[in-house]
Amino acid sequence: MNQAQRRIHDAAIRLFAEQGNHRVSVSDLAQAAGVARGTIYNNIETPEYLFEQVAAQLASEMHERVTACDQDSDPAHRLANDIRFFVRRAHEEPQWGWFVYRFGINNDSLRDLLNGTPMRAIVKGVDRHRYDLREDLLPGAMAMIAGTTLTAMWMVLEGHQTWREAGSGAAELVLRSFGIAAEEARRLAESDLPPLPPTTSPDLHVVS
Amino acid sequence: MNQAQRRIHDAAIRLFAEQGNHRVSVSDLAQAAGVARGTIYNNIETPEYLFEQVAAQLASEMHERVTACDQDSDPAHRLANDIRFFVRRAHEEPQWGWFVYRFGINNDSLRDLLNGTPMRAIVKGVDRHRYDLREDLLPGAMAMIAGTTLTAMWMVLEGHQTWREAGSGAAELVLRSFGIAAEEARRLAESDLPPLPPTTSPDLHVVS
DNA sequence: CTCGAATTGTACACCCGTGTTCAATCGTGA
DNA sequence: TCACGATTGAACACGGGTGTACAATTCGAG
Repeated sequence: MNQAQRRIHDAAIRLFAEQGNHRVSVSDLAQAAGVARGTIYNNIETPEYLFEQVAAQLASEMHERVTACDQDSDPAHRLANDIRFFVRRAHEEPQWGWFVYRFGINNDSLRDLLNGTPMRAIVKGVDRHRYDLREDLLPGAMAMIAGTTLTAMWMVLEGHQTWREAGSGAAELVLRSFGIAAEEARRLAESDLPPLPPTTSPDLHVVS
Repeated sequence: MNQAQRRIHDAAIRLFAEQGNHRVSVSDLAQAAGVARGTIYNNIETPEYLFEQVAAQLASEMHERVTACDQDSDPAHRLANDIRFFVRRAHEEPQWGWFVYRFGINNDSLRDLLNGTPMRAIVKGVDRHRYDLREDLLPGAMAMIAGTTLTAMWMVLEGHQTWREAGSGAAELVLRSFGIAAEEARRLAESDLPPLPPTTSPDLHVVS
């Protein structure tokens, strides 16, 4: 991925996030990327698939970084951190946050990211009897995490809460719903949050 | 609202829900409504505001019916029912469900619906010390309910769970996160769900 | 410095949706 | 049955986006 492609890519994320629409005119995209219109056609296969590609790449990058950071052996703690990674990043990179927030509901790649990332922490926690959670609640629990994470990101993006409040609050509520005692849930959700490791693949870098 | 307007309105909901896009061409809309293109311009102010109007009307109708059904004096029970009303209706009227699911995140009217409807049940429950919920968790709790409801609707719309499973599961998890004991949460979330009363305003009727 | 590749900006034909017009037709109440 | 209002469907000009082409220019590796 050369520099022009990266600029186009970044501009696409920005436009998608700002106007909340899958469709972006090639002219707008070129202008936002600071590039001539013809360059767009030289550097992307087709504008039609641009959104999917951007979403998939963004999901892949986040997934890699989050899973790279799972040295914590307590699944509950890892689950809390997973949620908070998303919320903190929405604060640090708002256009990233808006993109995930706006399209996380409808896009497959992003939904897989939101569902799949915490999934390990759930099943491992269930295996170890870390949670008080019946088998039949598992699918709903997964969905709840995705929904709670997205809305917590929204609170931050809109400025209604700080990322610490929203992230810790969301994590704490999720843990409590899984049967973790209130005090422990709070402690886990408010612990220091490690930085997300940088991505190893340079193609997946996202400029803020 | 005459018959043509209602047909256009219903067709708009269907198209919006199916293709997940705010923009619908007048030709498509006319065809979906089984009406000539010119008739569209005679019956709506402008296609530009159609989406907002449809969303606002739909939100208003649902809000009215849900709040009309709050004779239950236990806020926790009412909260569980509120969530389940949405999930059940997503099952009964899938195009209604897809519309709310797809746009509930981004549209103000729908977000107000998802946030505002259960809000009373929360604040009243907090006032009565029904929940074990710190003050600072309230904003996140509201957001969590909206997100959990939407994702539970998705589970139903996609056929991954029945509306009973998804609705009761979501309600149970929410109540547990609010400090309701697991057994009681389950009982409240699995109780018989009363039917939604029909809307009083004929303009707000939605054809399935 | 030089050469080749990429980028630039403009031009062009094409398609699609828009918003409007209008005569013909329909249908419903009187 | 009649009359009037609404609906129909075709036509039209217009704007904007698309995809392609191409000469001029810029850029970067050697």
